[in-house]
Amino acid sequence: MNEKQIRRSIAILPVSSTAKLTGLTPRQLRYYEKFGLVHPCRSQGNQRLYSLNDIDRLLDIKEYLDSKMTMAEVKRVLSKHSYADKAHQTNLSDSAARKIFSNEMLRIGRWNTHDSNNIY
DNA sequence: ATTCTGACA
DNA sequence: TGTCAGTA
Repeated sequence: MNEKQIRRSIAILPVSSTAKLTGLTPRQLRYYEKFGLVHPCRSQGNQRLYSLNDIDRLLDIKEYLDSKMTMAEVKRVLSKHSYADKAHQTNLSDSAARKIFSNEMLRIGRWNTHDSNNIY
């Protein structure tokens, strides 16, 4: 892992900043975490701390949700890609992964146009 | 001042 | 999902 990736994985953003950057509400950020879509680090005071990779992931989650996917579907799609589930050192953010995300989103988006409740 | 968890007149 | 409560 190069320095750029390491820096991207450094978690320092509080919920307020993360909410501003993603367009999501703190309520949603906490809900998504409880559901297992994201795993932000915690400060010594138990405060959530998001990294740039988390922001990137959250933006993708937002897109998937907007395309009418359920959180369970989003979770399954995201689990196919690399992203440290429990720890926080291995994250993704390259163009290759983005391309896959984009295709998945369009494909499932089309599915939902025909069948709104089909598990991927 | 901010965030956290749990809960719902 | 919003929001209020009681903390840390």
